[in-house]
Amino acid sequence: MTGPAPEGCGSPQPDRLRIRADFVRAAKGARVTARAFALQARKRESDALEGARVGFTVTKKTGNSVVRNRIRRRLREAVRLGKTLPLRPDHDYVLIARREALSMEFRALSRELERAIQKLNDPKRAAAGSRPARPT
RNA sequence: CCAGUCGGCUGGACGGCCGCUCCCUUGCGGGAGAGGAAAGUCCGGGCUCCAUGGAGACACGGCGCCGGAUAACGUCCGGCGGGGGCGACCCCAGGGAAAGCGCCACAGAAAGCAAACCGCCCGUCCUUGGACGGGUAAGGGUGAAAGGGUGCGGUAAGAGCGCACCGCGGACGCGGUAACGCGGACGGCACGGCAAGCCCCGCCGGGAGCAAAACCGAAUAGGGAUGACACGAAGCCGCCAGGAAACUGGUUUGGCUUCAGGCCCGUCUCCGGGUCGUCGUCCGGGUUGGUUGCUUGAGGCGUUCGGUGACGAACGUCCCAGAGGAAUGGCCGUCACGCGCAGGCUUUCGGGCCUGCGCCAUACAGAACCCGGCUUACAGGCCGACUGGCGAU
Repeated sequence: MTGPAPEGCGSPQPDRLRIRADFVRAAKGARVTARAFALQARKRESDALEGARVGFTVTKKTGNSVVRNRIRRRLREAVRLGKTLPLRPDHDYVLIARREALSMEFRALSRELERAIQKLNDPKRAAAGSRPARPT
């Protein structure tokens, strides 16, 4: 049971997703692709937590460990700095990196992330059975 | 100055805003935070668990000139031998071929035990061609390799048959801890090569790894105790079912093996240990997850001493990442360096300098229990020692 949503919509920093089972579950949710990444999102059932959670996946295909680390850090920073991102507090998000996330300009990366989340929030796309409307 | 050999170091700096992990603190706040290879996971150890009861033999694997260093090594240091380079220096699968087996392709008459294809010489026959018998191994030819080489003597032709020098073997002597080096009586020459084919000799070695291992602990299966029942049982394969997996259950649906014992602990011997039916009840179990292991160590730095050196000793001083879908960063500014383009100046034609603009995780690359090595990757920069040229004094 979630408490009252924090006032002012200044969303708190999302938690990291760390457990394999969470990643597997999120993979069954809705999916949107961009040039630098693919984004998956799924509403959590039986929710004892509050606040959105975000995980990152960088596969070995994208490069060696130096490249993978850098990509993950850039994506993480884009999430952290994007305070106005319309993340839903009862959802889990997973960002799957692509190679372009390494060389793309950071501002463009942030824009892509915002657009991808908006797309997921669009009620027409919300096929996963989550009620889209959120007050404020 | 040019060319080269060897060794070592470095591999962005400063600042601003916003963050991450760990530690200290009641709190404000403060401190620390990737590499020389963190890489490949190729060797050697520490540590953990299992096995280890013992002993020996066998098997298997690794190493292989000598001496030293080291916790240890396949690493390092100093020598020796062989090969390459004008030289500094570099390279080496470098024990044993009279313990034994095996192999030596092609070519060649012949490839390891002595033989003879073309030849050469002598004798006999005969139509000067040639045939047969014998001697011989200098010459030709083949080959990676053909029973020493060159010269003289010698001879029917020849041959270590004889001699000289060289090569080879070599009792013994001297030097060296040793590998080995120097000398060498004597031997008329025999003992070809391959051990990276098997092998022999010497030395070393139990297995698996932090996803080790310990603790806390949802569900499923297993486990222990006890009671009842049963006496052919056990193991392997296959099939079916459950589980995310590890694994578990069923099998009169089938096949195979073993025997009153079977199977496992590398094999064998003596010997030891573990394990092996169904159902009920009770105890209890430990996978996902969490905590520990987790960073003070063959530790770093400095000085002195010993040693040719690898390295060792003493003293002083410091605490230096601990993540776990994995922190150590993101963005921006200035500068240095580099690269590209354009323009200008200069040149001993290799290049050098200046200005402007652009690019720039600056190269290779990211700790994952910890050490010692090896190997591989690496833009650019710096330092030292030495060698060979050319020039100047």
